[in-house]
Amino acid sequence: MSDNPALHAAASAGQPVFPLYILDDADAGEWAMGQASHVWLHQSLSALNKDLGSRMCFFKGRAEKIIPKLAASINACGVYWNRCYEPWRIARDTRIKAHLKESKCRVRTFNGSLLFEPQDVLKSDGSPYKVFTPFYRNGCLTNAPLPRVPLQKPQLSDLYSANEGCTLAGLGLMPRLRWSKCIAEQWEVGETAAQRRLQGFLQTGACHYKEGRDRPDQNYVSRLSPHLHFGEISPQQVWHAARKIVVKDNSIGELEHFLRELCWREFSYSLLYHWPHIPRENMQRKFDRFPWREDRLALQQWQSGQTGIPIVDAGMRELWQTGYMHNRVRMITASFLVKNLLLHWHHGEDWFWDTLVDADLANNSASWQWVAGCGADAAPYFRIFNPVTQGKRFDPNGAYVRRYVPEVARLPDKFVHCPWEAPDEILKSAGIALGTQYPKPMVDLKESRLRALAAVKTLGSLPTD
DNA sequence: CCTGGAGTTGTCCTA
DNA sequence: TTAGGACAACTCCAG
Repeated sequence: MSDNPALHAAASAGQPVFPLYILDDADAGEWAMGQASHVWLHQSLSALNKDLGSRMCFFKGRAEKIIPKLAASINACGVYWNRCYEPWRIARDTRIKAHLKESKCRVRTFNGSLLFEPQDVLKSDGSPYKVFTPFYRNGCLTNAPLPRVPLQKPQLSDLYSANEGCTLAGLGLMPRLRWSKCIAEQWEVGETAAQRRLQGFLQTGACHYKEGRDRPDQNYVSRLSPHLHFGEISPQQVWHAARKIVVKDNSIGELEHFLRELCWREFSYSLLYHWPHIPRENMQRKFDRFPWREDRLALQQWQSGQTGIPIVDAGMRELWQTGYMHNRVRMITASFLVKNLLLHWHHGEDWFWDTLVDADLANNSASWQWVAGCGADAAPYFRIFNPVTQGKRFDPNGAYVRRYVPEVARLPDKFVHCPWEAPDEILKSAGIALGTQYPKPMVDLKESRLRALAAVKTLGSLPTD
């Protein structure tokens, strides 16, 4: 409710406000919201509705049908919303706008979810950035206007009452799966919870962020991504709260890295806006001939956390159990799928889309392209993560792996990331039977690394776009 | 137009 | 044990 520019403007218009949520995935195609998103959205709407005195109205269906009809039937003098950036939503909202304007209804849209809107961060020749660092340094920090100061929670004394639409339950967002209940229990959802998390992060995690953000075994990341995605907190609120700490404690070093991460989100949105096909098409077209393998079983092993590589399995199980995965581990698991298993990044993208509570088209697409190496400013191809090295470096005591892969929990630190290297008697005393109760590694890491290097070599280096 | 420097996130081998 | 270089060659971007 706070820093929500559309709501703020509606409340300032001097008329009763009719708060509306429409679940509309009609044009989303394969990017209709995933299961984990549904779970979060349900909780989030529930919290918001509570804050609004249970006066929200819910609809399911095509917004471009519902909004004009509703606006006419209640004789609305204005319609307000915060802009979305998914290609089909841009198209839909443009149609709604045109339709409403025809009927003389006032329409105003706002930036409610980005620090910098994609059309505002461009190179001096007017074209969009493809590389993060200049986007960040020159585009965001130097040339773009400063992120606006967050708006206060509006006075909503006069809410319009109408018996329209359906109940929240009527949206059908909570399937009666045990899984969705489990996910819901992991999180506190809603604006208040988001603010609490931000404050908690700024007080504890932020001062160790530079190094701490890479440690899945510790609690140094903000975990704000789902709150940001669903608009429970705005990046402006996060940005200004962090800047305040920077000024107060003179600690630009650690927080600088956090602000950078916020701008990575902006960069993803910019890429999606200017290259709307990135959810499916390689930005570097030469990757269209990449020799991906087809292997359903291998994909299932990856999805279910049964690869035999503890850090990969821990990540995939964390995802399944909590709807979230630590960022460092996202990179490791993604790299493993794409490089070691040579499975198409679309498979990983689809799985993350369905299981992450922070599933976000811009971030998901841009990040998978980056990992796969087909993105705009992709890493050099020879950067292939070794999951064992990564595990030892970023989960040095194996606490993370032990939490999610109890099969290896009793191994000494030295072997917890590579149980297949442990001598038989150590395996035995740790109660592990490799190949039965915990799998042997599904690929040889060294071999599969060489195979990935060879695969990229086949692309040659000539045509890039 | 040309030019030079730089580019999220690494790994492996060698001295 | 640790530090440094190789791993290629490309595109992007600012001046």
